[in-house]
Amino acid sequence: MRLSRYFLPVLKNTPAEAQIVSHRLMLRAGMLRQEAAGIYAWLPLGHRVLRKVEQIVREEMDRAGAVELLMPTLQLADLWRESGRYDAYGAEMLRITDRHEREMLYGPTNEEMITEIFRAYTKSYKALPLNLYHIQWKFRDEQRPRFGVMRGREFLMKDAYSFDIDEAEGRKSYDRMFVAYLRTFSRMGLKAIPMRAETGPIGGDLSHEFIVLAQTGESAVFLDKRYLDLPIPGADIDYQSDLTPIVDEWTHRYAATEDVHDTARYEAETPEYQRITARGIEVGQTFFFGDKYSRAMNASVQGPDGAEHFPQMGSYGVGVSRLLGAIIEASHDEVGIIWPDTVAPFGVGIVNLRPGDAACDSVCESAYAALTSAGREPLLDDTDDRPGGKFATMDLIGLPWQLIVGPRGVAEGTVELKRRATGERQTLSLDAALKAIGA
RNA sequence: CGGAGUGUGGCUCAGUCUGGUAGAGCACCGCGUUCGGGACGCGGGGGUCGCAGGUUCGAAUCCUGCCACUCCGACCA
Repeated sequence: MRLSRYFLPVLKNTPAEAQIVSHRLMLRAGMLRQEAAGIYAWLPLGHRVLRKVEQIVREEMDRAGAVELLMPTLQLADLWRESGRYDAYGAEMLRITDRHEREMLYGPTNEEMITEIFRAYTKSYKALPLNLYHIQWKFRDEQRPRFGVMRGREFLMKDAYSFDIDEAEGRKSYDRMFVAYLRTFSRMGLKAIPMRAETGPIGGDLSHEFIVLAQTGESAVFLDKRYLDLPIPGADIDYQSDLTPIVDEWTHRYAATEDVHDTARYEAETPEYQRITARGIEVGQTFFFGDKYSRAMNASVQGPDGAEHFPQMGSYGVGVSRLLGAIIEASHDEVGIIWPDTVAPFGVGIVNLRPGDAACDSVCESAYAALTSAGREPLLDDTDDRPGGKFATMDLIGLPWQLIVGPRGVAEGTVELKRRATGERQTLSLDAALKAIGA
């Protein structure tokens, strides 16, 4: 992409409404535009990152055996009356009436609809286990939206729903999602720790919130420091194998949010020098809730014994749009964002310090072509801004690499390569620089 | 939902107390000089001062009502 043809409205001033660093940086970097309280337009740069985060979530869900579909944002109220949640949900649900006076709602979640789809087609235990997911916009009419995309009213969420014949099988489905979440967040450069959460109606310990430690997090958390250094399962993990050792490793020590915090237990289980009290951002959560919805909505399958069984269900959410805020909270400095390579909107920024200078233009075009064909997604700054402004923009939007092309270096056959994360710069030949970036 | 604020050009803000021709910086357009970490000169475009009523010879400014947004708290399957 050429910056002169792109749409990147960066701001020098920080908009007054932004209180936390991720919100400020997203506005300043031209990623986001607020249209109403808690409702945002995703500008091109923000949209690119959103898509990359979404794709990582999708790949890890697919790897774990979940199957993607797409449900609508609007749902019929009658569906929610089947589970009893239409009246129970309260003011957070955005209710709409269509031209025929039918009551509808903008979905805050999809347990009812997925159960309706499941029961329409699935009659046999042989179809289980089944895990269906989608990545779709949700709306929850928060009383007080804040912190940009961290707590918006409209937000992009991945929600998966598992169906199993019995509780033991349901536990295996839960564990697959648990491991998939470890991998998902790790790939985005985040340390997300699963923490004990309020359990569903079935009790037990089958609910976890995955929390990224950050000073601006909304909840206080208490955990054993040793969680921070645990290994993440590799891409070759066998989801058909017994995953309980991994889940046990990630759950046997203390980690809890303040809602369920038990000081006595914390101090008994965790040596003082291993305790961390911090704040955290919830980026995902897993629930196992048994037959709550399958029974209420009469979604049964016939088992090997010939009897009708209500499938054991779980639901698994990831706040896709919130993740952008969490990533920035975890990875920025005083001048801008520092994107992890895996989610960066562009792989490298090429800075032409003297557009119109034949030699500079030529080197930039060569680099642009080579990086494009290598799939490194370059963003070429071919504008006539001042050099200082170009550097500031590149640092603000946080691309992993900057390739700086100026008349001084070009005369000597060199360019400058800068790594955003470390600030390290080296002067190299163009070929050596391209090789270092991976082109 | 309780409490507290703020609405003036794309952004940050002054002007409101004490009514009298709407301002600054940044951004934007033109010309020129510049050019390796947010340049400079000259010229220029852009605002029903959140909305509606009221008071007044005259309202961004005073009064009433409404709306939007922000912050603190409560809430957050």
